[in-house]
Amino acid sequence: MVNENKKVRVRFAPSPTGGLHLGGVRTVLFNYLFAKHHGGEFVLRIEDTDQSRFVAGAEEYIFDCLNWCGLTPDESPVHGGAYGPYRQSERKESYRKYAEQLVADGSAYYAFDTPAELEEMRNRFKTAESPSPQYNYILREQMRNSLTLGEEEVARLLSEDAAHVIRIKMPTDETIVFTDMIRGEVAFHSSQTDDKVLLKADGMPTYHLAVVVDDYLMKITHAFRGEEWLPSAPVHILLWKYLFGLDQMPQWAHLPLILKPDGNGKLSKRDGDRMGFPVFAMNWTDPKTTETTQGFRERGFLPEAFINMLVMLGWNDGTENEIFTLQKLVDKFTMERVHKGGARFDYEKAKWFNHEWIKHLPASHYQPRVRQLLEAEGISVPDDGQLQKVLELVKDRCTLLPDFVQQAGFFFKTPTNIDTAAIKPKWDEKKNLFFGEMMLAFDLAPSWQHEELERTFKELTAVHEIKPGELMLPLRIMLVGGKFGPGVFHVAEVLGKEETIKRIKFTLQLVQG
RNA sequence: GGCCGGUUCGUCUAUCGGCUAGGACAUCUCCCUUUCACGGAGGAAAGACGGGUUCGAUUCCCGUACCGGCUACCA
Repeated sequence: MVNENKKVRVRFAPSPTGGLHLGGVRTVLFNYLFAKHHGGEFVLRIEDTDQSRFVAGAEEYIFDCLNWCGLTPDESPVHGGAYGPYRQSERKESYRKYAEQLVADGSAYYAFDTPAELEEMRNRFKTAESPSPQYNYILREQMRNSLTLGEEEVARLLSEDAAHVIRIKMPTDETIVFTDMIRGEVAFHSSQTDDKVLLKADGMPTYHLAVVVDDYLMKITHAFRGEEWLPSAPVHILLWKYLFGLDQMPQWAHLPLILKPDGNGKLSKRDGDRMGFPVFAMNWTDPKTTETTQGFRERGFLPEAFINMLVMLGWNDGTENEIFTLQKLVDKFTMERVHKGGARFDYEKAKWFNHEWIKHLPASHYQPRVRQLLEAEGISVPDDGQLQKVLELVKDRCTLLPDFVQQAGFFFKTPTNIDTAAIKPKWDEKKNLFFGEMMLAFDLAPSWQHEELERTFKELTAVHEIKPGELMLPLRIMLVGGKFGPGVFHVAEVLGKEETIKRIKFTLQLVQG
């Protein structure tokens, strides 16, 4: 699959029109892993040939997402490189000559049909059996193009700058075959594909022309894209054949799609909104509507977990391992183990990956983000060391980063909302007495270690002839505020003597009152 | 409609002709834990269907069904 003589070069070519979708990130990932596995280069090219779909900030957003994921391009509009510019809008002038070359050698032609005429044609030929008539080898005979108009008329229109596009002239009867890295040999009949527009009336290339020209100019060796592109592959194959030669063509790989969790179709932003999970990598704010769509990052995912979860949607290393670092993935990734079939997205499993990563990583890794989360809730954390200790203590209980607010917040801010309802019904004077004495005993404790505190507590329960079980929950409520958190004596240890006693005293008053 | 692709537990998947079909998520039961988790043990749960090929098919071939993608001067 990999030609030893050629340096592997891959590209991700998004169009900057909005939030970066899960599937897009996975395409980046597979590109990146393949390139790095083979010691190659990963290029990011911006496909902004559709000026009507320009969205401010979308390009910068893509870079932020890749940056967050740790999938840094070797070449891009911001990273530079020897094959720039990396924005197709800035390469506009380079495409026309290839399109003209195709016209000159008879593989393409000028078409002067207006959008209205096109629509009229489609309506006229639309039938039940053929709901979407194609501008193909039959219909082009009835349209206004350089095949039907006669040389003089064409020359006149051209000299008058009449609006026109350049369309590929699909062969009437030819079988187009290529070998996909994932699917093996795939064949198409040329008559089934329409005469795609190559160069638009505004002079911009369509994706079809641009992808071929730029992949050639940028010396791309392997071209990965979503499966939705498979039907237009024959156009690209033909363009390669006409323009640069099939021996120059990159190896294609059409990646399986990421599907909706509940049934039919590829996963969309709508599904996330509908079912309450993110679809974009990071928050995306539509500049027109100012509406923000939450991303995986802001939902509290770790980038390590995010890419780990994504890579497992369509690839595995053949073992029962599911947790991989980026570096491990680079080592192990091969196209041979990429699946053909689409994978349903499962948010529960995605969360599981994040939970695993929170547990495995040292807390220092995500400490700054947790600090931000806490501070956003008005919980200030003066001491880094203390925060570190707390995070290690509670991380087993956190699936998403915001879970730390509940699990760690009470260590730094005395709980005000205390679940006294959980203890009040069984409260009595004996317990009152017990806690009164326990505060004294704690105050005199020789050391403030959880073992010591637990021993002191147990001894006192024996003296008072109360089962420890009846007092553990009240103590927890006093220190934590609710029925959650690490072992209650561990909590006391971290809280320190003064704060522990203060909280006991406070709740005691609440319960008595 | 046409073309192309896909099809193993509910979900993600292992299996490259020998299978008592393995793992993970989710789910259920139990243990651990005088909270919530973590952890541990166990249960239930799958080869779309029909034909071939073969000593033997989940695996190879062909049909059918179902699902998906595409069918724009969007990518």
